[in-house]
Amino acid sequence: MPVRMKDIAEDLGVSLMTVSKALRGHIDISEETRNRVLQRVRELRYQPNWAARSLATRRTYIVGLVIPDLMHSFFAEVANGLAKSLGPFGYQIVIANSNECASTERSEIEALLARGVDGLVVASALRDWKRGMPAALKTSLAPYVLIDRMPPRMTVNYVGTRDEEVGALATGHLLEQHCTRLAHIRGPETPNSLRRFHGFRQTLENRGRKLAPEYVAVGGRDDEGGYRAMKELVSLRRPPDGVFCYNDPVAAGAIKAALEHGLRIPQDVAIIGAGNVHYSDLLRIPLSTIDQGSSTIGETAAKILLHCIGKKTPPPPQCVLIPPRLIVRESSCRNGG
Amino acid sequence: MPVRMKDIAEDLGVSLMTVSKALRGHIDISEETRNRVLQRVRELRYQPNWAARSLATRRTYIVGLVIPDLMHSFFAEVANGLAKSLGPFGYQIVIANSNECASTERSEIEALLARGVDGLVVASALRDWKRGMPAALKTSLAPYVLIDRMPPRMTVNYVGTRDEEVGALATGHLLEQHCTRLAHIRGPETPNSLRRFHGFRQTLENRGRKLAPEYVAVGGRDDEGGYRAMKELVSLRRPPDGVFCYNDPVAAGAIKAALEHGLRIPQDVAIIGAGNVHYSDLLRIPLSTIDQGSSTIGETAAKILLHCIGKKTPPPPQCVLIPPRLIVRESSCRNGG
DNA sequence: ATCGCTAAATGTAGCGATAAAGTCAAAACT
DNA sequence: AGTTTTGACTTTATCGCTACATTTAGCGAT
Repeated sequence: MPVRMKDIAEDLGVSLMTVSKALRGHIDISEETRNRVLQRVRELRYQPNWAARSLATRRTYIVGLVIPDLMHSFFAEVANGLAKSLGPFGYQIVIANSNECASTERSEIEALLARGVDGLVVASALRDWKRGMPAALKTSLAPYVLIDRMPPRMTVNYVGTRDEEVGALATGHLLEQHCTRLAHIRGPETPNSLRRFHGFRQTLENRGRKLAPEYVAVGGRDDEGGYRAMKELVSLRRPPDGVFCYNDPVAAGAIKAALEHGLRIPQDVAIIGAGNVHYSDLLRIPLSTIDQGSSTIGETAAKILLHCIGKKTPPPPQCVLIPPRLIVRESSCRNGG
Repeated sequence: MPVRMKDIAEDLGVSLMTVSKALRGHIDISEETRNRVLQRVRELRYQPNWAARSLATRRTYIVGLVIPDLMHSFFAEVANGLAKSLGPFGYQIVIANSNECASTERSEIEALLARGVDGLVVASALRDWKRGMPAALKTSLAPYVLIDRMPPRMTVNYVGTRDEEVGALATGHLLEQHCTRLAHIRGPETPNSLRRFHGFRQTLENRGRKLAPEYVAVGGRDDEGGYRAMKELVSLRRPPDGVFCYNDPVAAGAIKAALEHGLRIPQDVAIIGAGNVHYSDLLRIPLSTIDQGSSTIGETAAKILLHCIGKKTPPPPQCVLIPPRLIVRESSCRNGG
């Protein structure tokens, strides 16, 4: 039903190949013929059939994005950055949600590969990517970039955040706010989380502070975990007066717990998160945070993919770490500074 | 490089068609042969080539979702609902972001159609869908479902919320909280927004209250608009003691403004939003809201699409309105009741 | 006239599947 | 016995496009 190249060719009395080449900017078509073709293409609103083109070229101009949670605004921002950078090159993006589940992730990746995506961007829910990664990904030639979740010392394309620096930045800031009893609410058992923790510990050490073990609580990824962890912290004999939380949802939960306990923020306890989710300044207390440059992560992943796609031999893996930025809001801003 | 049907066929000494049919459950293949095929398919991890299949069948098993803003958790939830319902049928979803811009929306839709999507779900940024809708959509046979943004009295597939009821529910709730001076912060000039406003007005009228015109402020879609609108309201000689906001972001902005003005929420002014965005209870004051059933919207759109796809003659357009639900949190909960 | 060369177009084979029609033996009727 | 039916495959013809090879025409140099 829709217009085909053949129609245009017959219409113009030229061969199908002439149309094909004219459309794709080949040089061996005269200016005049090309214009006639383009003219008619516009008139008839011709659109190339992607299935056919893909079949012939083995390129789909589709990139897959696999994330653990669309609802988390961090990933939505990454998706935006990716789409914005890839769009101008004619790529479209298929988003697949793994729901933080390894086997769903695997099957989503397999489905995407079966679609013939030209590349993949994956925020993996796997503990150990090297061992758990879908075999199909090894077989396939499709390049992929891991994001956010740091694979332990591996040679793959990776874009993430300098997590030690996230911890260091947050901790340094809390110290400057004259906090004396610094606590940390840890994330899950992932490299990223450990690195943030490490940055926290290291910074304390560098400044000659020592860290009491009861000042480290386990919060996980979300606000509920943060809430529970903070409940523990505030019930200590000497509760902390500054808390660095693994991420913003955890921090939001922590704030809730602190307020319930009758503490004032930031006077009694300063709180800082990480991630700069877009609603951070709508929270009960506008949340100080460390920005991870989510959309930069998407853009960088796009850049790496574009660089890999179509190369016969894959370029050496790149590992890009985006420098984090401190964003000071009310939740950590004590006595004017 | 990847395994093809032909490989499996030669491997087994049968014809390619036998493999094709065996895989797709045709009846004229013996149980024994089918099993041999399936066995080998599994061993070789064969995956059908979608480009080829699509070319032959004119079905892509891709559905396009066009939304104005991925960052808005309402749309992320819709996307989840859609993906969850469509996944089991083998569909994948391409998400396109129109950034609330009519011409971007048009070109995204055209690109999606050129891809040969089997169907579309669109939350349109257009004022007037009937006049502004991409011509390509009329030409194409691809069924589509509009969501969220109500097209003014039209015969297309549409899934949305009973907006009058959103307004009525919120307003009724505020009245029950013994608010006496009710205000509304309006959304943009869209049918949805007008309907919510209408529900608000109607409910007041039904209860014999009259509405002072200065109690209606224009807030738009986001927290900044809500902030500005609330600034106006609180500076009135007799500021309102109950405010129904077009949506949750607007309400969040309104809360900020109210707090800055030294008002207590909900004691001095009760606030309720709409949309139940997932961070609603992390806000400064956990926000009462009207849930629009975002993921139900996605699921319903999926159902309608599935019903249309593949039909030679399009079924009559369906219009489904999801009933909203009141969710009471702290921001509107006065004197215990 | 012949040759080589370039510019501009055309032809031929697929790409990997499916739809639809064709084959052919064995089973089932009349 | 003769004809039809059925079950289980196989063959052929696309689907709409591109890669690669080939042709054709026009030109100047020999």
